[in-house]
Amino acid sequence: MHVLAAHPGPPLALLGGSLDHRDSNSITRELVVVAGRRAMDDAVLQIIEDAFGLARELMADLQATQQNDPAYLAGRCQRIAQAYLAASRMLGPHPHGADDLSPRALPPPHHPLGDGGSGSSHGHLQQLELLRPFLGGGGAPSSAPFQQHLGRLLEPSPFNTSTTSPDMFGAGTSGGPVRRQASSSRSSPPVQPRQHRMRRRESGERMTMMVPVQRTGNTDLPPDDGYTWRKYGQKDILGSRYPRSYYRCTHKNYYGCEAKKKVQRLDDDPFMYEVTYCGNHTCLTSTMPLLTLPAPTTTAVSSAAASMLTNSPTSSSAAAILAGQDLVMAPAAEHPTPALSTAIQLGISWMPSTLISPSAGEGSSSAQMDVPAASGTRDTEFPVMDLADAMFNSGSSGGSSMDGIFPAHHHDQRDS
DNA sequence: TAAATTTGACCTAA
DNA sequence: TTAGGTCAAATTTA
Repeated sequence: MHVLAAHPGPPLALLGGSLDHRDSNSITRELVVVAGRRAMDDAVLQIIEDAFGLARELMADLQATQQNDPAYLAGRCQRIAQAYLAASRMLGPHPHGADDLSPRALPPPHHPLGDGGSGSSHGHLQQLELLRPFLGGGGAPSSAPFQQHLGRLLEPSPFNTSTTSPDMFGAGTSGGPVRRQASSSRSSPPVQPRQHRMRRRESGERMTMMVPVQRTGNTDLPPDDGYTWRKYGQKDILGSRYPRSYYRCTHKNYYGCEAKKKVQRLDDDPFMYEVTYCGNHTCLTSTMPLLTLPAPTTTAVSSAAASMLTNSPTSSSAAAILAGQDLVMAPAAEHPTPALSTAIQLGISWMPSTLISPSAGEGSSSAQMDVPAASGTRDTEFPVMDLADAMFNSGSSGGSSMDGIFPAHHHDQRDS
């Protein structure tokens, strides 16, 4: 069984081979101290470039040697991921110093298969369903042009991306209005009796993810998860510096989609969001078949890894996830069956190590997820490649795309 | 005008 | 009793 876990960090081979014995954080610290703030961008660029080089190196090795030992591949991938991670940490809005560059306090490792340890493929599918937004966005999850990302990476400055809406928690919402300044002269609404009230604290499945902030210019954005969300509330949480935002699926009114999510910045790590998904999207089940996959070869796996790591580190939520986590792929020895025996397993394996399911101890553990039947018509030759590709092509979640999916109705009745 | 966000009030589980 | 979750009017934006 594949296990992703936070880990203290094994020796790394960053920035070429000369620094193998040091971890990414010490490297980062050194870079900050030596180069100074003014040279920060150069340092980060250098790290990214080196990570990119490592990825290319891996890809070349894979093609040349047909190396397919999972442990070996995991190690290589991990080094690359750590390099990106180092860059990611340096890109925080205000890295005050070494403390900020220390490893993040990650949630305790959580077995992605939840409680009971059943490890059934059903559990995998449930996890995949919850994470689908991060794997492929709301649209067709695959066939995204890898070369496009490569080209993007090679653009002059990956940090000069255009500034988009500054709405902090607008991830996945469709081009909504920009966050306002201090609220205008809104008079307090008259108090009216409510007709009917919701029952709260749903006991349904939940999935909490730690998602790193995406930086766009000077703006921090949570990653676009591919769905369209509508914010319906914000709440100050006791003991938290940052408010929690509440979103529901934009298409709740069309299809009764009950998907919701809560987004909150972490107190101790403002560069991470805790995103809690509640319920699953029923609005997309007919258009988003899950992968039905044959057992991939490790070559396919390797290609996927290479593909993932060759794509732009700054261009997607998946990259953000990658950059924000300590990725650990359990060595093959832990797996009685071939480590990467199914694409589903692979998908889980590439998910963030911080994926946690707080209700696991209660036995619910997202057991109620309704996973749509897979169509089985998707590309099956390189399914893992598709998965990786999808991760790096987390679709833009513009409302227009959703409208394309749901063109029929266009009246947003408020919830009653 | 439609659709989204903001935000104070309300409801309810703990 | 209270903190968290939701409602819905007001407001903003495209």
